[in-house]
Amino acid sequence: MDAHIPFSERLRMMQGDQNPNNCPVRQVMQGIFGKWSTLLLLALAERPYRFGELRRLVPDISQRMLTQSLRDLERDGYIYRKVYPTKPPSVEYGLNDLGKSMLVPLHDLVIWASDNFAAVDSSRKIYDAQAAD
Amino acid sequence: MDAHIPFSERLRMMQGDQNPNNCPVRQVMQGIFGKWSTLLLLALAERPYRFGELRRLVPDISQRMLTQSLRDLERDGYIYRKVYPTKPPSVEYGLNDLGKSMLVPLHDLVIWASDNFAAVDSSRKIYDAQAAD
DNA sequence: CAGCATCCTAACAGATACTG
DNA sequence: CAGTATCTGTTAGGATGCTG
Repeated sequence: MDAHIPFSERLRMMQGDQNPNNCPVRQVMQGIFGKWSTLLLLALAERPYRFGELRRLVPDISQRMLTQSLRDLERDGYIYRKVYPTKPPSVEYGLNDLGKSMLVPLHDLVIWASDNFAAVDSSRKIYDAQAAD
Repeated sequence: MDAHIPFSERLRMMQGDQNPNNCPVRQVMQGIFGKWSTLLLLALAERPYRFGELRRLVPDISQRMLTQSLRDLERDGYIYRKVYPTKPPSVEYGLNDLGKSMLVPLHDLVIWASDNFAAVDSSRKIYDAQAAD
């Protein structure tokens, strides 16, 4: 809750104790930063969706990756999975409280990205042009 | 600047126009979410560091990945690279204004992660235990 | 000191076909 | 409808040796 821990302290926390790979903060960040995770969380922020609806919302995701990404998000506790035993079956995905709370800072980062992508893009172009010399 | 664009609108912005892979917001997010990027940005948030210092700060990064990650962050405009023509040479890395501004929302997300990793970890354990049935 | 080049492995991710 | 299974290609990442 204390936002005023200095960066160096946060960094030390991210190193883990003995094995840095065991650092829990890094592991959480990895889960959020997957290729599709952010996109799916944003979609579910609006309302729960069914599997097929999510496929249509994110047309360039493969069925395999959609299943796997949803499983991972469910495993981390960000979303729930609710099966309706109809025929044919329908499955609904939606945000848990943990997911809703995480989405607050994540959304701020997305806002930053959409406000600043032009600066990043122009920086890349300049860098690449100089590298071509 | 407007933080009140609905999620669905943000989502549509993240789809890109024709080719979703070209979506600039996604590309910015990918750059921030690399395995080492966040760690390095947090380190540089405190003060500029030299190459060897960064290696010691993040002991589990390989030389190859440190070089590559720093290049990527430089290319995106988050950090600068300043070479001092001494013998032997020394190279200093530090945050640009763009990096400093990006670090504000990124830091909030790191704070969330360090406040909530216990909940994520316990969710994973429960999920894995049920999957073992 | 701060790297680059090379080789190699493992994780990530797409395409396709099939199922309760 | 909502998946699973399998195969394959691509990229991320580590280990090692060498250099201005």
